[in-house]
Amino acid sequence: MENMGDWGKNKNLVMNELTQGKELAKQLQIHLKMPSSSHETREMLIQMILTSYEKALSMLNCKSNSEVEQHHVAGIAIRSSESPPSLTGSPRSDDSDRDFKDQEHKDVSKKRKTLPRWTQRVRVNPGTGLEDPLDDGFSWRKYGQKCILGAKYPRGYYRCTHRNVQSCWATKQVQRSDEDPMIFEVTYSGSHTCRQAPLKILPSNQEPNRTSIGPQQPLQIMQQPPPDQLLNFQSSLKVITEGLDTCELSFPYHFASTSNAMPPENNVNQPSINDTDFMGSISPSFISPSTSGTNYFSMSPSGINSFQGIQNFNDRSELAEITTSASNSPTVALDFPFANDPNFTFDNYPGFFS
DNA sequence: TTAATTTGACCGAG
DNA sequence: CTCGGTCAAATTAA
Repeated sequence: MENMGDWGKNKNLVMNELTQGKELAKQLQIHLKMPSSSHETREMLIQMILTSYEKALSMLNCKSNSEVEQHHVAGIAIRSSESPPSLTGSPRSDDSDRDFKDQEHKDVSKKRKTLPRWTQRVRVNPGTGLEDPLDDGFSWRKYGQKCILGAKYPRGYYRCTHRNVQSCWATKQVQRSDEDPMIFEVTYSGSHTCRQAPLKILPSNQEPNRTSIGPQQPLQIMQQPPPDQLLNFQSSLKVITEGLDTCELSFPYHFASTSNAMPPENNVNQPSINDTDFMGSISPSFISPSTSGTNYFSMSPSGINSFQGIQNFNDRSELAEITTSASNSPTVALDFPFANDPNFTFDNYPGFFS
């Protein structure tokens, strides 16, 4: 707080950089739609965007770590104090538990607002007998299903299997599309803070038994992807952001920062939502071992090759396609908490930048 | 047996 | 009030 003056100035600079980055991203978007646009131009725009965000991030990095982390710790502390009763999933019924529960409710709903959300459309090819294409590499546990007004199909609610054990608050909703039942809209929210079993490179004869994730190891992108790989990946993710209507600030920026912005002591056990986790939570959609498919991201080959498992993903395109195409149709609605917040500061969203 | 799913009840937001 | 999201007991699967 005493540093507010410093930080205030810094914030302006950061905002400037981010704004600039945003503009550049817009331009890039335009260029991407223009067949006449040259590769060099695009590359240059990307570079400029990167530079912008790296600057911004280094500014943030100077200042914000401690504060942000405190937010995390506070959030987690509350949670961990209430999770023990439910460790085994056993029902809670006392009045005292009730209090806890209420508290939890408030906390969770508060939390929920700060969780990043994004939607993907996943297409399932008919003929695979695949009803539910949604093995995205993480283990999810269904906790509800609801009929949604105006929707033909019910919406399924899933949370991370490791929620109780590892306080992993990632959730997703799966909604089958009315128009095209082969399309599922998957809305992810929150990041996986759980320690998923490390990505196992499956043997070549590995068969798409994707109906059940089961005890299988979900794949988790490596904890600390090298920076340049992140950058590549970043550019590949760019397309997602085009689905934004109100919000332009999104993943890629985030990714670019991660590797150098992350303090090494930030391990997964300490349930802070951090870049890496965020990575982990979206990446499976790209590299899912089971619902892999044609995708419409502009994956740069180098980026692809940087990630174990993505090659695998590349090879098998028969199951599903991730139709996160964007441009005009906002198939991917990135719904970030700060999307509509003109007063957005990173401090307000500790889970996002760490 | 444990773990996951189903499904009606419950709750908060609007 | 309605609606969407979550809880949790009952049920099913492994």
